[in-house]
Amino acid sequence: MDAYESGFVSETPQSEEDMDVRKGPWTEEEDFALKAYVNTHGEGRWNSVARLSGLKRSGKSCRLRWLNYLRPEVRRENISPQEQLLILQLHTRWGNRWSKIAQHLPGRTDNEIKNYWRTRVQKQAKQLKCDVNSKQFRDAMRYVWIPRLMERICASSQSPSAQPDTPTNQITYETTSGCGSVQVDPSLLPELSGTSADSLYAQVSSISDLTDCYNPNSLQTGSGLCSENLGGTWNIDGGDSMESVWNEENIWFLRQQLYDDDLN
DNA sequence: AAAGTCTACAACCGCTGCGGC
DNA sequence: TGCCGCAGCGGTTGTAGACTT
Repeated sequence: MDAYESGFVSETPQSEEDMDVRKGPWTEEEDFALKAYVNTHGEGRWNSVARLSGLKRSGKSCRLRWLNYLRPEVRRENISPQEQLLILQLHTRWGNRWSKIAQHLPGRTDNEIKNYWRTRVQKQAKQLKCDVNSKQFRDAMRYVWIPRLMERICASSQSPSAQPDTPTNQITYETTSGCGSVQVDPSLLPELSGTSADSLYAQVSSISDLTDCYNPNSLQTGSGLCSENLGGTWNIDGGDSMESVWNEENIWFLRQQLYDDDLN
């Protein structure tokens, strides 16, 4: 019987209390007890929560369970293309600072974003046989994935006129589907470097069927990709539901916050 | 239908920073 | 100033369910 099945782990206990610390999946009863306690006493002082609520869990475990699962604000839906785009943008800016990224995605937890990155984004890097932090992969993200996401966002909205005014530091991306345009952070657009575009083209082409739709010479306008042919290799999944919460206006608001953050 | 493999996600662990003493 | 406890963060692991063979 393993630790999860038993619910207890018998690592050399340091004290009487340690012998009682429960691990593994939370039960409904535990969730209920934790919710009740937090609703009455509020968040914080997690070690006290663990002690006073009667839960045989560590303070850390209580905190994690509350923040990642029980909090009423936590959203359980799939990550939308808008959110995916934001995650990619924010990760380009901040790297693996998941909590900082999560601050800009209401209802999403750092754990969820981290999991998304590891399971979906790193999977793509693996398929490209390059490191997720490599220039090749970053370029692939810029040239292939982000344009593809923008196509999807655009296709789902189909209302370019509904977008707020373009901030001066944004660039209009004309989509290939002819459905209008999407604004994008210029730092994420191709660097107009023929060399990197060419090498990326070679690499992506070697593992996928992008040849017909990828034109490096068109990268300057961001219109060199034919998104229809990308699905086979670039799985922009997890966003089948288009939540109204993530409308264009909210995306713009969050982006504006990012620029403010950079200034501070 | 069963076995094997893959994927998504919940949860744990170790480390770091911060505040109080 | 150093120590201690706590909260928070990011990396990693384990497991259940989905999918494939």
